[in-house]
Amino acid sequence: MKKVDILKKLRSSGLRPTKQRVEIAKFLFDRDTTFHFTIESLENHLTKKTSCKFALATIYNTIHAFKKAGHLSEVDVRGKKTYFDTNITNHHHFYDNETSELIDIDTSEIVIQKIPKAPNGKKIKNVEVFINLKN
Amino acid sequence: MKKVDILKKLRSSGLRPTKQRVEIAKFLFDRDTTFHFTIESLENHLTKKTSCKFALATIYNTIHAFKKAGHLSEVDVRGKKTYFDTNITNHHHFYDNETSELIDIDTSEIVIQKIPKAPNGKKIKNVEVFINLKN
DNA sequence: TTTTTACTTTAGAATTATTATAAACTAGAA
DNA sequence: TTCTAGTTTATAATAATTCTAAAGTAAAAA
Ligand SMILES: [Mn+2]
Ligand SMILES: [Mn+2]
Ligand SMILES: [Zn+2]
Ligand SMILES: [Zn+2]
Repeated sequence: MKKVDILKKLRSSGLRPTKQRVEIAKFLFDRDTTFHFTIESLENHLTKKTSCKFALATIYNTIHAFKKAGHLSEVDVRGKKTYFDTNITNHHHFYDNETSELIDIDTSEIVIQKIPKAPNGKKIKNVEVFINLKN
Repeated sequence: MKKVDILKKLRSSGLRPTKQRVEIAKFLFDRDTTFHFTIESLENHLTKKTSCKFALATIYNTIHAFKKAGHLSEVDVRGKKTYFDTNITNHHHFYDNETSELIDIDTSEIVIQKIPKAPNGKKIKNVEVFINLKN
C-alpha cells in the first residue's frame, strides 16, 4: 500500500492529513495482514514506533472517523475495552483467551448447514461465529 | 422452581439468604424461560416488582457471585454494558439491534458443517454463533 | 435467649474506558 | 502572507463498574 492510499483513507474519512493522522493511518493500513487492536494497544504501538506525540483524544477521534467511513470494523470481545479490526469484510474470529488475541477466519472456512429462521418480522443481517480457544 | 432451589442457588454461591439476595435469586431463577439482562435493566425490574430496596453494589456483588458459581453466564454484545444470561448451557443468540434484545438459539438449531482447525498448540473451547437481526 | 462474630448492605468515593470542551495550533485557501 | 476552518491537546465530564468503610443483620456460640 502506497502513501497515496493513506491519503485516500484520510480524505474519504473527511480528515485532513495531519502528522498524527498520517502516522495512525500508516500504522493501521500499511500492512498486509489484519490488525486487531484496542485504543490502548494502538497508543502503545504508536508511541513505540513513531517519534510523534499523540493525545488520546486524537486517537479516539481518528479511529472513530475511520470506522464511520467504513475503513475499520468493531469486534465484540468479552471485556471492557472496544476492539477494532482492519479487516472490514464479513469474517469470523478465533479468540485466544490466554493472550486476548483475535485471529481472522475467512467466511469460506466455515460452512453453516442449518440455521434457524429469523423471528417474525425480522431479517438476518449477518452471522458472526466466534471460536474461543484454550491451550 | 421452589424456594428450596433458590436457597440452594444462594448457598452454592457462598451467599447467605438475605432479603435482597432472595429477591434477586427469585427474580432471576423463578421463571421458565431464559432471562437476558444488564445490571441496569435488572435494577429497574427489581425496584418495580419488589418492595425491597437495592443498593447497586448489592446487585453487582450478587450477580458476580452467581456468575462465579456458574448460575449465570455472560454474553458479548456490542456496547458498553455487560449482558448476563440465565441460560448457562452452551447455546447461540439472535440479537435484535433495534430493541437491544437477545433471543436464545439452541445448539440443535444450528449445524456447522465445516470449521477450521485451531491454531497450533490450541484447542477449541467453544463456538458461539451470533446472528444480528434487522427489520 | 442473649451475645458475639462474621458476613452483608449501603452510600458514596474511586477507577476505567470513553467522550466532551475549549484554548492553542496548523493546513490549506485566499 | 494572511485568514479561516479544521485540528491537537490537556483536562474535565460521563458512564459502567468496583472499592471502601461504617452501620446493619444472620447465624453460631454461650
Ligand atoms: Mn465488548
Ligand atoms: Mn460487550
Ligand atoms: Zn478480524
Ligand atoms: Zn442466552
